Amino acid sequence: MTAMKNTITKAAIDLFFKKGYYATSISEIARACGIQKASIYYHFASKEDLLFSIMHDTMAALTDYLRRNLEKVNGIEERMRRAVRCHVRFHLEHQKETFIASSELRGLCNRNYLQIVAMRDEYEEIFQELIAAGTRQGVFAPCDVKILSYAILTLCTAGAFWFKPGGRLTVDEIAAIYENFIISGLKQGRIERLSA
Amino acid sequence: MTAMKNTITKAAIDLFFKKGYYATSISEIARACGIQKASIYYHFASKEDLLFSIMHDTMAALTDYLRRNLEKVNGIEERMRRAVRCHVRFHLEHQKETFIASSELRGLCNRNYLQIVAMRDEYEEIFQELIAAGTRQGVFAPCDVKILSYAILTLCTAGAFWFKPGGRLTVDEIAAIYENFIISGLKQGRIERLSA
DNA sequence: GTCTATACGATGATAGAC
DNA sequence: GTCTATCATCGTATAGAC
Repeated sequence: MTAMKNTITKAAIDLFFKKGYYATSISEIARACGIQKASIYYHFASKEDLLFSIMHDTMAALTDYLRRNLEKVNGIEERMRRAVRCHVRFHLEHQKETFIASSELRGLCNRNYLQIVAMRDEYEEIFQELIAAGTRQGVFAPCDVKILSYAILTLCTAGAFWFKPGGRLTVDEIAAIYENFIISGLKQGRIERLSA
Repeated sequence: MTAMKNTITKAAIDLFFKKGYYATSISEIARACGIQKASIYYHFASKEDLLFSIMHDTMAALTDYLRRNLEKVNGIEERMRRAVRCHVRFHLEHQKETFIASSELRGLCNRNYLQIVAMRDEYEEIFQELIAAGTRQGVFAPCDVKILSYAILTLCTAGAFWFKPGGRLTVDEIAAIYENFIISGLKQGRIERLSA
């Protein structure tokens, strides 16, 4: 990625996050980069191409982050705890990108939409497999895997909507709260331990 | 509300839900009503006025629904269970309106934005008081009231994003799943009973 | 790679007849 | 209350010079 392409992407992330995709114009992005709006089209084929690029890279980085973190963790409860922590951390540490990725899907044409949704489904399946395995092993209570995976993911994703960096709680404190809340919900009484 | 004003509102709800506020044009709404776009402006001062009207009425109905349902319920756990059930039911049964109310806040000017946010805060406070009371009574585990109230509300609100009427699960089944999940998360081990 | 200039369409909103 | 006609503006995107 060239320096200017990177500058444009960063400016677009800031503006899409602050004003929304539709409300942000190409000329605003250009102004934020100190170039003319026509110059954007040298780097991106269209405004939607720019949005798609942001979403695609974010989803790829998110899935990669989770996969790498789960590699060496054993035991279903520890794996789920780690997964929740990763999900929350990534969403709060990349608040703008993840906010865009989860709220601007309607800005995509069908072809691009399907590709991002496929990446999201692939990510969600990691959580669904964790829930299913935990249920089989009796660590988690029997449940509707799909509904609970949506619940867990949207719960943590929502953090990216209200989180204010430098606020009352740190990312790790919020992650810990969610982690305990979710594990308790999944166990529904099968309590063995709570993390420190 | 006149018949035509009602027709316009319903058409706008359908379109804002399906395509989003920015992507929906006044002429589309007019076409769906079988009138000319200029006629819309006899009933609403502007496109934003139409959006604000939808959001305002939805928030008022939501809060009223919760308040009426809590009136005769005693005991903190039962009150929280009822509150969660109401929240989920209202969001799934008024899926389009609640989706709009929680995703199109950016379409409002500052004045209108503040008014809707104030209504939302008032609604959230009902949940925050329930959590705080439950914690004081030792029914729920000590926790961060604000974070958990956001968690509970966004968790259930998210249902309005993926729910498909006539799908695999009924509204009441989904509400029951959320209810047990949330109560377990709030208790974190203080298990007394699970609802049937 | 970035610029100036412009094509072209769509939008929200208003004026005034009926 | 609804219509036709129109305004003013702004949007994305392209052409072609440098």
